[in-house]
Amino acid sequence: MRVRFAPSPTGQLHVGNARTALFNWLLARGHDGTFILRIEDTDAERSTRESEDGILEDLRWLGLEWDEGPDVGGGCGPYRQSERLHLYTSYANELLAGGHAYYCFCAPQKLEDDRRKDLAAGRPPKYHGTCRSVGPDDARRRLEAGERAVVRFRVPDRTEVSFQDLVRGDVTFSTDVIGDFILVRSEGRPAYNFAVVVDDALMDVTHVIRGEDHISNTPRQVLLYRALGFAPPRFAHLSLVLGPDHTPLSKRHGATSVSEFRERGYLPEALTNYLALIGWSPRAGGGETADDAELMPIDELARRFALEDVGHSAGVFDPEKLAWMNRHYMKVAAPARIAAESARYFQSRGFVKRKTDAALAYVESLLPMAVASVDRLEEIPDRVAFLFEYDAAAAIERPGVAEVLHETGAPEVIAALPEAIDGPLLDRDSFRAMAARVKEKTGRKGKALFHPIRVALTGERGGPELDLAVPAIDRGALLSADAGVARILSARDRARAFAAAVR
RNA sequence: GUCCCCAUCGUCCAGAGGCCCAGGACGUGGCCCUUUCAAGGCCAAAACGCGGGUUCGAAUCCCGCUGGGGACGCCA
Repeated sequence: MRVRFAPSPTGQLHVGNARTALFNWLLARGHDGTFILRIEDTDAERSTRESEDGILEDLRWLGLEWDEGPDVGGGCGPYRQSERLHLYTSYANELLAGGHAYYCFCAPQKLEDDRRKDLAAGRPPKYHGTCRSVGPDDARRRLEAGERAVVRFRVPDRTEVSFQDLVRGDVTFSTDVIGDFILVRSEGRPAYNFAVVVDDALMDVTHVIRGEDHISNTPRQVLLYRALGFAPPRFAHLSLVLGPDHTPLSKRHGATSVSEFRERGYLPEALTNYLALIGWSPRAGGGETADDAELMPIDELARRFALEDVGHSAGVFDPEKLAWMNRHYMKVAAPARIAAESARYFQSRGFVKRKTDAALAYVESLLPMAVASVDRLEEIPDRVAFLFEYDAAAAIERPGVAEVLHETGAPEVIAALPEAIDGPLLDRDSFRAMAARVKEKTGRKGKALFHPIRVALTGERGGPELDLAVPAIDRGALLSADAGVARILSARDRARAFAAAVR
């Protein structure tokens, strides 16, 4: 089995395309097949090397490694269409010689007018066949005279073209709605339908798995396979991924490109697991995970993936469910990895200056406080921001705090606070110890006073719970010149600032 | 407009004629846990688009309608 993913490098890798790539990859990996990456860059204007690099990077990040491709080579290269131009030319000549194709000299303006007329008359807009009757000799003369021409495929009249779609079953089109489409553009580059067929045939692709938007191209391609004398591959058309409003997923719906998800702190395994479940569900009894479980490692997805189990209807992309999966994978991932991945967000908040081992270890030690209550890596620094910055004035203003400050004995308690606190964090135990010491000193105690103050000291209401396992921190070492950590506030630091601000 | 594809809770899926007064997951609501927010646990509400057939029996098969999507480029 040989499958391929064939993006055109005209922008970022979209989650919809990523899902197509994933399904191809899953099928190949589950069947000991070959996954080919081919770059469809015949549109010289819109294709860029940056896009290509970006797409490759995104696929790698997702873990969808390819066996053959532009960077790794393979037995059927080159894997960039712009480097295969000679092949298309030679097959175009073959088609021309066999009468399956002909030169068309129609001006773009005429074509446009024809299309408009068809539309207005309620006919399927298709090429009128004006140049079908231009003979080869005539064509050669006009070409030599400098006329511009495209090569068109001669679509047989009134013919039914059908193919077995692996997800949809029998699909039939009549050639009545298919005009003579362009094989080679006037500047000599192949058009999509032609290039894919030549490449898929030459690369021995056995299964073409792609988006449903290509289903109406399939009859044209089937016709081409026949004319070229190639055996067509098996086709499978995947339903599309839509936004919440049932329109094709686009920027309007928020993040849609793989790189955006990476930027915002999603884990690749969350994205692939989620994407796999749009339009597919594992058959019961097929795997080691419980039948109704949805969280599955990618290798199990590959083992259980089957085209027969792919659904027929379009799916809506649900960011909430993705977030849930991401939370799950953040919790089960190795802490050191999460620390390494989230360090950049600490850097952009200014909490960490450099990703030193010490800084990474410190970030890792903070993870238990944050990781369970956050959707994305990007949100982690926020949850522990109280360790790095403290706004005493704002703390005093906080609801519940201001009132309590006027209670009798409050000033004494607050003044006693800095001395009563020890340890770097105001966790549950140190809070209790603090309360006990304050009581000793001032004779004051009680939830009513302490709790709001504790909240004011630890951060905002709704801040992270601190009584989790937080490893002891060697502040001295961390704050030394080359540790990379910008600063660390201890509970005592905050209590001092708070007391000072109250005064 | 023409052609093609599709149609189960708000969303993603299960359901391949009786197992279904429809099952799971996300989300939502409630309760529990918790001196805060989350997380976690438990419970609940929530769907077979409509109309005709076929059949003893239809979410499941057939037809029509409606609705949604896609395609009709010298884009891919």
